[in-house]
Amino acid sequence: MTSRRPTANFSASPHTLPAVAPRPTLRDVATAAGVHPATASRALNEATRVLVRPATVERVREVAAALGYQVNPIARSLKTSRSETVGVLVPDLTNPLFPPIVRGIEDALAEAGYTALTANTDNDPARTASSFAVMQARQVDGFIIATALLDDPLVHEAAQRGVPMVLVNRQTEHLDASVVAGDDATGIARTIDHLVELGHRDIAHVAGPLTVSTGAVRLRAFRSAMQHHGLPDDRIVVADSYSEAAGRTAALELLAGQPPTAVVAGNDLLAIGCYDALEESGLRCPDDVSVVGFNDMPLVSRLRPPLTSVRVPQYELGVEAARLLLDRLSGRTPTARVVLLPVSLVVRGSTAPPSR
Amino acid sequence: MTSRRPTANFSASPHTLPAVAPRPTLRDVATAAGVHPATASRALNEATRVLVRPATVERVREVAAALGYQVNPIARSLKTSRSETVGVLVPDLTNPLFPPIVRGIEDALAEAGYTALTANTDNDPARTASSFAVMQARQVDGFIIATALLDDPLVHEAAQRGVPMVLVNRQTEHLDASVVAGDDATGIARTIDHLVELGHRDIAHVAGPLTVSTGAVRLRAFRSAMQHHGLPDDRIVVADSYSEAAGRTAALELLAGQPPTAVVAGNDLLAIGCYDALEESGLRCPDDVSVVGFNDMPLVSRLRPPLTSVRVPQYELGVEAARLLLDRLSGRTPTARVVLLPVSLVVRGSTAPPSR
DNA sequence: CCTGAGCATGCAGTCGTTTGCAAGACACCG
DNA sequence: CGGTGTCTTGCAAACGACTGCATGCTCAGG
Repeated sequence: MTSRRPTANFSASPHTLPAVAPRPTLRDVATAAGVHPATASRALNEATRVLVRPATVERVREVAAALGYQVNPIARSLKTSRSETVGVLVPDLTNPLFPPIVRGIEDALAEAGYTALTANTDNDPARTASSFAVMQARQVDGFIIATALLDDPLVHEAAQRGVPMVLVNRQTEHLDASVVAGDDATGIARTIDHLVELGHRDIAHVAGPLTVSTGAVRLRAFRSAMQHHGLPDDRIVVADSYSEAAGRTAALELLAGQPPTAVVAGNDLLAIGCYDALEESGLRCPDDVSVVGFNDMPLVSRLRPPLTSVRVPQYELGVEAARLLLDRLSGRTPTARVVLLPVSLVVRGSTAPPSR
Repeated sequence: MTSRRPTANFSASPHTLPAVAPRPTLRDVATAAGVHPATASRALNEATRVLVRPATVERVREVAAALGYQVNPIARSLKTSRSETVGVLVPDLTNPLFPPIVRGIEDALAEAGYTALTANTDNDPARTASSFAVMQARQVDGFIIATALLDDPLVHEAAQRGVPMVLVNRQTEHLDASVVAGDDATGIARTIDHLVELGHRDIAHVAGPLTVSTGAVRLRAFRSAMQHHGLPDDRIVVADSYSEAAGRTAALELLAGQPPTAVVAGNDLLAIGCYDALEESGLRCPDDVSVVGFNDMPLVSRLRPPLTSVRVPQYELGVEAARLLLDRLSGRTPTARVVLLPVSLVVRGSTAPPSR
């Protein structure tokens, strides 16, 4: 019986170190254990283990351990056309909102033996589509999407094709897919409560882009909370992206007329833009105008003044999204669910009673 | 000729939509183009294209495009035992230092058709080892490691086994592997120059942990820069992690005696810890004590006071690391290189002339 | 006209697993 | 004692692409 392994690699690079032992294959394990590869496969596989005699299972497992056998996920994927891998689409990892979410996703996936493939889309539909395609080619078992637009053809099409999928943070309308997000409406309501309690009546909203759900949902929540308090709900400017620059521009527009006594920003970056605009307009926060952010990003507690913001449990958002997807992949709970995680208002130095 | 495809999936879920067209395989393309799969493979593959008649190449490519054929990377990997995937090990994605690096890596990899697999190790050797193993099992072609310890057995062993690998941000001693990092020594030297120019002579250093190269390198650079200016180089406290809490603790120790007029922190988080310690000690920055950070993380420009810090081109660090690895994988430049990217001191409000 | 070179393509095995099918072993029952 | 199960295991065919080798063709040179 001759070795079935070519030794050509020796001649290929004669000066390499002690000939890396090629990782053992299932066949090696089977041979060493004196069984057929098929039996070894069944013995090593949780689901099929019952098919083989316990004593044999034991023997195979021991041999596998001794040889340091690890299944080759590539070969398995080829056969099963599953990859234990999921695609994660985020707008931009560099935006402080997303790292905790991604981290949560990766931790939860790893626990189940899954791996995440991450791509940044920069909110560009073309990049999104191409990343999506690449990931599908790589046989990902499903997607976690943090880039969804309110009306997102890609997401709709994928959902219709039955691609397993969970949306996180942002939703898409009229979609039969699971979503995990913060309870934005309640967050905004608490914010308004807080401001009204301080005595504010003239409250404005710098909304995020209305093409994504967070922008639209928070805007709607702002309106209804204001109405609930019997206050005017029409002091609104929509920023065209979630960035400091867009926040500054929007806030300047707001401050052109009679400044409000408080501004509720669509997220923390917009809030920081408001800080800039206030400073440029010679107004002080919170003395002249209170500002509230959303997301409670790292370091916002250390701004001047420390930013009052709505804390969203980002890490948990990621964990929950991953769990939902895993459930879906394992066949349990095939039905779509919407999970809203509780948020909380963190009051800091950027909100104070109005001076007027 | 009958279809070789089972139609069992219909019965499996009779209510699903229009039967997802299974993605075409190389065999489909070959049949449609009237050639053998082998020929189709050669026609579609850059390297082997020369082996087939131009007219045939053209025909195959057209058919492939028409059918929307995409190679199945899994099958290819199985055969070639390459995966066009690289493993990326970072301590914690949640630390603002890393997202830009990871982003740079992913962008540069994507350009070459490669994909990144990211794992967070929390600086835990056990987690690091296990992530490393999982990634190897997934046949990654190489690693980009941002978690290296100064003396890192795992890294050493991998290097010895010939695993393609690039270290980023942190180095390991006595290692024959490529490294991409910021030019920390120069960054520290510029910092000291700046402080000395302002009139400081009593300058302390809150060093990062000496188990990682950034801690050790910056400490050494601090010493030599101080000596260069003929100043005492022994006001040093070592923090035991790169965190705000560790920075605070270290700084409090420093302030227990006669406070220095300036503190050079090992990174921005440590600098923020210094802010805390100063405040607790009733000292003001920069009036009583100047503080300098390192890395120039997002938002440090908006702290109170805005932090003077050394800007490190993190995104470029990632890009360069990815390029180096790709070069290595493609067989070019198999020799290890150390690339130090230039850094720059960004002077803000946390540094001022000493009051004493 | 024959031969050999050179090009273009086909053939078939292989990468490492999984899995439907079948066969052998054994026990049990009528 | 033969038939019918139940267990356990082996056989072999996939999954989709790559690749060494063989084959057939064309064409030039002698």
